[in-house]
Amino acid sequence: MLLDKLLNSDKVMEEMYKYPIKVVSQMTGLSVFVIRAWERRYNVVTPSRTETNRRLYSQVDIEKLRLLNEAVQKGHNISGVAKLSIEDLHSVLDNEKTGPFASEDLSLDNFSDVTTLVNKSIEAIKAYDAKTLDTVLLKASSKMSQPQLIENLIIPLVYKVGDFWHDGTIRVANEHLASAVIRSFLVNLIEQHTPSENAPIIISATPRGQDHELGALIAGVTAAAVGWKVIYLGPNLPVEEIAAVTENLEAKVVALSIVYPNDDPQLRKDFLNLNKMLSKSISLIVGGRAADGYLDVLDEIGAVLVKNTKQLRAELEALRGNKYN
Amino acid sequence: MLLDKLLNSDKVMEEMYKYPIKVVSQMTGLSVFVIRAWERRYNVVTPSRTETNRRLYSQVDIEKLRLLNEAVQKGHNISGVAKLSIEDLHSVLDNEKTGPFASEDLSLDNFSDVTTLVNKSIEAIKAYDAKTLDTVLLKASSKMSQPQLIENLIIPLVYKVGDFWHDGTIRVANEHLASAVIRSFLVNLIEQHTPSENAPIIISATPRGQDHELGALIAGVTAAAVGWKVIYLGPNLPVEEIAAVTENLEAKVVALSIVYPNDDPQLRKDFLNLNKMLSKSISLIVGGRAADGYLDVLDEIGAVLVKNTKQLRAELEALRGNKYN
DNA sequence: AATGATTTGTCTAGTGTTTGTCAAGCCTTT
DNA sequence: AAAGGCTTGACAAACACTAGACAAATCATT
Repeated sequence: MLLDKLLNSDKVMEEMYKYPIKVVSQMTGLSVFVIRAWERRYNVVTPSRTETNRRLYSQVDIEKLRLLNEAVQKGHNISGVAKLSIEDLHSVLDNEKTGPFASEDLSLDNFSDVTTLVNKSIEAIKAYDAKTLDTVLLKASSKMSQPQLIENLIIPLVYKVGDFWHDGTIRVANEHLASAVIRSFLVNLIEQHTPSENAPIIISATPRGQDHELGALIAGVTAAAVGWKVIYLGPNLPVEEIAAVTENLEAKVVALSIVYPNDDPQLRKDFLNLNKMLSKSISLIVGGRAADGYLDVLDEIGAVLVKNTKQLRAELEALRGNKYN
Repeated sequence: MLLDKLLNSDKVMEEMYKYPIKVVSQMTGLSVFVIRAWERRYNVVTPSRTETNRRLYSQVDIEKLRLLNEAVQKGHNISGVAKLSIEDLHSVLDNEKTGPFASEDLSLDNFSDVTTLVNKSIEAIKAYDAKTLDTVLLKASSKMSQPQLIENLIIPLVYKVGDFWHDGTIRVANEHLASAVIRSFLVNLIEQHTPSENAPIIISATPRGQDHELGALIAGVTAAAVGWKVIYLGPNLPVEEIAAVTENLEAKVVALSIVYPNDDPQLRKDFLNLNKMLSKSISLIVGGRAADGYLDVLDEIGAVLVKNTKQLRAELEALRGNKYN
């Protein structure tokens, strides 16, 4: 079952959705003119094309454009940074934040594949070695694109920790430590993004009774990566609160993660309540292991159930498109 | 060691990215006019050029400019320090740090900032602006010492958020968001420390029923700052788990934070249980708002109650001293 | 203490480069 | 038919470059 998930998420990457230029413009905050100019003058990306010659950008292209934009905002000239790889861009931008030479130690290490990274992480967790775990995650984040990081490392890791926890291979304490580190890492990931001025807002949280926040965090990271402005509210939040914030900030989407009890009657009520409190124009997206259990209610209130981050990305994409076309 | 890195990174990367003058200006705090003037008059650096004659600065150049600026800020005149090498500059500046100017420098920053920083943080929290909150904390952490950061910013901030939460000035959602960011920030702080090989180990957590983990995190940061190796296990952990980890890693100290109910009979039992499970040589330190409520039990099991981080630091110093002298 | 010389950050003028923006003309999608 | 994507070519604003100027501050000498 675990293996299944790993393989699955691999396939997902191959057939990844590609984005038209307008969407990329909104996601990166760059105008379509600039995107085309950068391609023409510096070949910063080489998007594939449709049969009718329209540009189609991959997640990686978008990631690069985003980073380039960030670099340019910071004062670099595009002609200078254009030829840098994604990793180089990361280290250049990191340098700015933490001073020079901070990322030096990281570059030396091996070009390990994903399974090795997961195993290294598990080892660190077993040894209560938070620092190493954090380092592994950080290294990984500079070596792969964000969707890859989430799909191939974070999610498998979380599942593996969950499985080991259930079958007693690791202790509750290990799981807690891992959660603390991963949580902190994901919060950082979300905050590293600088959404463009007119980016739509998404609220991410788990409702009352739901203590597992990793799902909500992953949703947050995913949304941030495709250009949304993410307000992450953490776990165990009364729906009244969620509704209030949503209205207050005029958010377009509320994303909730449901992990454990798949038959909580209180949660059923909460969903209905939330629906009443939210304006019609606001979309509710629900994900997580136990979300299936509430399918009837979710249907009733017109919420969308997503099974993985790819679906979430697609859903966000659709919502954004509708608003602007 | 820094020199090592400088030379290394220069040699290894023949074709490293170089920074344009605008970015260098931002990174060093020098105006572009000054940067050019210093080059023209004293040849402080000799940046390479593009084909069109624009300056390109290496990391080394930037480091030198930064140090020169620091020296000038401290009262040296540029004509005097211009010809110094990076190593010379370091030793000059190191002398100053322990000298008369050090304290003045610190107090200057602190003065103006602390209350402003707390207020800025509160504003960000009210606006659900996690990113700004994080930025404020990060900037603060680079401008003051860690004890100061904890005592003067983090703790007041946490209390203020708590107060505002109680009196309804902010929403539960604000509090959650603030917790998520502060938590993540503190976890990072802990992990930034590299304890020495033979550093004594401290376990930090909150026992079952205690959901507020900030106290435990603050304890962790404090311990890490005074050289302990911190294993942070997060909130709501059964005492059996805590005991198991402690024995497993041969930790010297267990630190627990108790925040809310000050009369939980289950927690009383847990304390007694924990005491039974731990070897005599292991010290138990308890802190937090509600710790007072369990004074009798804590006395009975020989636990130490600390009221603030200063006491915690003192306690840790004492314990460490005993073990090594 | 006054005077003159030096130091140093800031700025202007004139020139060349970089870069975001756009128009024209054509094609595709809806 | 309207909207939007494609390419090519053009343009103006922003920016970096040099050389030289200027004024405030600092230092040295009478």
